[in-house]
Amino acid sequence: MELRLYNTLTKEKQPFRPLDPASVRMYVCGPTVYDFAHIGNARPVIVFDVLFRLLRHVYGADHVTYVRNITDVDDKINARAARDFPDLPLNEAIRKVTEETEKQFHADVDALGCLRPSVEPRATEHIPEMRAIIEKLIEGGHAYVEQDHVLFAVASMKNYGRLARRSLDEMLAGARVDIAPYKRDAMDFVLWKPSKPGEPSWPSPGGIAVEGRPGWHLECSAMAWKHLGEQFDIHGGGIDLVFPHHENELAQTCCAFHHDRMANVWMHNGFLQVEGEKMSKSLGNFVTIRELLATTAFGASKWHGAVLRLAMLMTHYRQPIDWTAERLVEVRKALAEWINVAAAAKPSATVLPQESLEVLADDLNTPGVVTMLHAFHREARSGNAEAAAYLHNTLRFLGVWNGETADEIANYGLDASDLPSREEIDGYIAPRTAARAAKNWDESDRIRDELAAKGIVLKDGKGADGKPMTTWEVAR
RNA sequence: GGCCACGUGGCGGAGUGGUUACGCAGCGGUCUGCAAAACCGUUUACUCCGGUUCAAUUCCGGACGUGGCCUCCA
Repeated sequence: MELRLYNTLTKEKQPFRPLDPASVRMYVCGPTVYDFAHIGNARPVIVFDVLFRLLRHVYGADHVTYVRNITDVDDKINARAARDFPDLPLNEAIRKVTEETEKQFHADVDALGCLRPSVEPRATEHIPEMRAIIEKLIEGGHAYVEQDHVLFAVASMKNYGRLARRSLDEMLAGARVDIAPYKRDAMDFVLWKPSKPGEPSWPSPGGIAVEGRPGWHLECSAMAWKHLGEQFDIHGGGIDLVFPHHENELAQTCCAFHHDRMANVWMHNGFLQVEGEKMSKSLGNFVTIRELLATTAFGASKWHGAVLRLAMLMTHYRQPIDWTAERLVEVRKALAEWINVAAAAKPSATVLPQESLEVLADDLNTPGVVTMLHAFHREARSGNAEAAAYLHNTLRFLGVWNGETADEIANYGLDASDLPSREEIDGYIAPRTAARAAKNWDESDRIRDELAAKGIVLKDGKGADGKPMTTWEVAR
């Protein structure tokens, strides 16, 4: 089995060869904690969680380090804090915003079945590393101080733009931004900037007298360095981050440490649309993870985290995905059926069946694995115990099943107080079975209709003993 | 305006230079008192226009469409 991953840097799928198989290292850009995560934010979290699981499976859980940062210093955070807590001192307001947002983020991604990364470093805890990188860059002639800012000089780097595959000329031709007066070159970007009064601030590098704060891209270079070293294996994130964020991270790290590479493989997940349109607050289709889990705002239903996770994995991570209620309904139905069969199966001794592993190892072909699940399910239903075990293990491995019952998935979010209890339903079924035995169809149908009015659908079948047996499910 | 990605049947969604993936829905059937469920079977496709080729949905070029980046947005 060979793991193959698509690399944005080379634009091709290539065999994955870790720098050190005993210590496989992955960095994924995490949230800037200023607002609840939306469903688009969930995509990289889920996708790279699957990759994390796969790497642990292949190289051993103790030999994989997954770092996903929390960016807790940022202009947007400052703005949100000032807006939401105008009466508090800014730094206190910021702490409230970042703490609350981080807590909600963890609750959200836990519900989506994601493992916690090995390390979740915070930007504000890595200011010394950031300053150290800046000093190295200045020393190496890759950065300069101007008007209390430190800027990265893109002209000092030969390959600048190679990740995004655009030349400096192209970028300049397309630039529509006013060039700040402290920049030598239009494409130079901020490593450090002075803080306004009241804003978070730290002693500045580069001999700057006033206190300041880091520019955007620097925190990831600092945290990756601290926790993964100067070079590591995989760097992931959303495709929108390719430029400028990852390009600039790469530039900072490579120039500071004098390497040709920061990460060997750069992976980017595709974007998400909602009901065929781009997600935006003005269109009113902006949907957070929390809303999907806990409210009926989307698709008139609450959605179990496992359903959201599977709905995400149904599309290959590099493809665009259209997030629709129809998709969620389909996934909910399939997952509940799979769990029904998988729960009755004895798990296989192999953690991940070879068939599933091979598909997954081909650049994380999760839709291919979904096809395997359909096949396992079909074969399991016709009595194949091995297929049932494979279904069980693959669902578990993907993290789309964490021991819930099929009912918990299918009926998630329904208000139990609006539905008859199990005992109550049994109280209807028993007399109906008697009526059916007496061929009293009018009475039998009346009871069925009465339950239907209460949201319960009856299904008549035969039990293992060949006698009539009635089961039921909640109508949705 | 510059750069980039994507465009598969009603929907979702892989894949491949030549042998109708798969799932949902639909349709037909079996079963059932009826219905539902279950089971069996089954229709519909590769945006358009050129080129390469014995052969293209698959490779190349162009058009159109959608989306992304160039504006600290996954």
